[in-house]
Amino acid sequence: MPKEETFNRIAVLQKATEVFHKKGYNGTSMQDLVDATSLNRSSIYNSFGSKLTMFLDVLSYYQSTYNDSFSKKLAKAYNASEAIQNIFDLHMHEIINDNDRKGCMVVNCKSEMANQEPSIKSFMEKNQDRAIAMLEDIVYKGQMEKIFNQEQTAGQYALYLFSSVQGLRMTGILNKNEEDLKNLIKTILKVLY
Amino acid sequence: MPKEETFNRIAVLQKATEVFHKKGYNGTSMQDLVDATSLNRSSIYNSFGSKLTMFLDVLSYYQSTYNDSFSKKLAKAYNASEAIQNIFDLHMHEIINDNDRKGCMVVNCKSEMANQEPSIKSFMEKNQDRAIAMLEDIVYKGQMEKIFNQEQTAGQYALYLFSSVQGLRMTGILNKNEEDLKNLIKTILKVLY
DNA sequence: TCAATTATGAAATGATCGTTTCAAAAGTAA
DNA sequence: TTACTTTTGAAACGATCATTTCATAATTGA
Repeated sequence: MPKEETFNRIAVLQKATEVFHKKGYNGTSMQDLVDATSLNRSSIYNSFGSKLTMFLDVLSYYQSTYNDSFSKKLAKAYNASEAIQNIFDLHMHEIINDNDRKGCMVVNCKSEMANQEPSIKSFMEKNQDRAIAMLEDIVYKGQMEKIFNQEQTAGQYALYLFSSVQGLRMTGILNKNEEDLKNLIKTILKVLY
Repeated sequence: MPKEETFNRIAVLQKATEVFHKKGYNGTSMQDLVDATSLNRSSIYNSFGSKLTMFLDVLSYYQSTYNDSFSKKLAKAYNASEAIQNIFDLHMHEIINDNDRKGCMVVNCKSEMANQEPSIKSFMEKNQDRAIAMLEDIVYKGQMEKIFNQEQTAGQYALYLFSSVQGLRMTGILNKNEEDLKNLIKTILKVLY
């Protein structure tokens, strides 16, 4: 039987995520990753394949931590209205605590690579499908409960909310005023009622 | 008196814009720019300073072409409602015709560099100020004409619209369905009425 | 203890990075 | 034409890029 990895894979992914998030894919060098993870070059290649495949691992890891946060937030919601509000509160929290103005890594990556790298494009399409399905589900429930209006279909509102979150994250890169952002979210959500 | 530049500066900026827009700043090499512009390396450095300063020139050029389009669109508008609609139509047109899925270069650049490069951060702050001032002006007029409601201030709606445009451009990278996008814009603008 | 297998460390790979150098070419004003 | 100034072309700069190589260390099951 072989020798096993001595490093903590999750800890390494966290460190790598920090670097990729801060500098972007093209702005991050293998040396940056070696420095951040304290792993040897050959260990990185041996365990993660290449810079791109490691980045895809990082993206999935980043996404999964988001999904966990979402699940917790949604579990706490009593109705569709709270569920949507909780999602935006979570993004708001991310923006306020993002002192480096890095923005959302998924949004950044879509902007940087979706038109260049097929594997990233595919990731982003799946990400959009999942996000919109989740939003559509919540909106639909809200419409059934008569909390949200039915001027548009749940699917149409889901795309609107998906688009709004991306806008919010882009806006949050340079605008950290909590009151402005709260009001922005309030305006975004008003159309649902 | 010195010898003058033999190349067409605007044509060179256009070519450079294409490359930077497609590949992003970090994804673009000096060799890419040499190939695209058919200029010699030394001519580029002599006339544009460095990769970064050339990129800033490109950004300004890209922005100015947008401003020209905006001016034309706004001049044709009979009222605030049409003015806002025209702005979104212009972005819609950009999205539909963006076959390479490059997105908006200003949005991409903000995502890639605003947290890394002070000169870019400054550019983006000014860009936001100008965009919001323009939007606020239109919304305010619309409110005075009783076309838009006054549930929020013109400034608040301006930030909302600014954020929505960024979201629209991010969404438009992967979603080119014209009907979906038209509906998205309709939903975005509904809150104003 | 002994093979078998894999992770690891250090160095090197060729390619490409942004930038510089400098002589030659070219345009201008006198 | 002459003197001056700047652009241009080609080559080279050192640094860094992502990746590979390979000997060594480490860990396993037997």
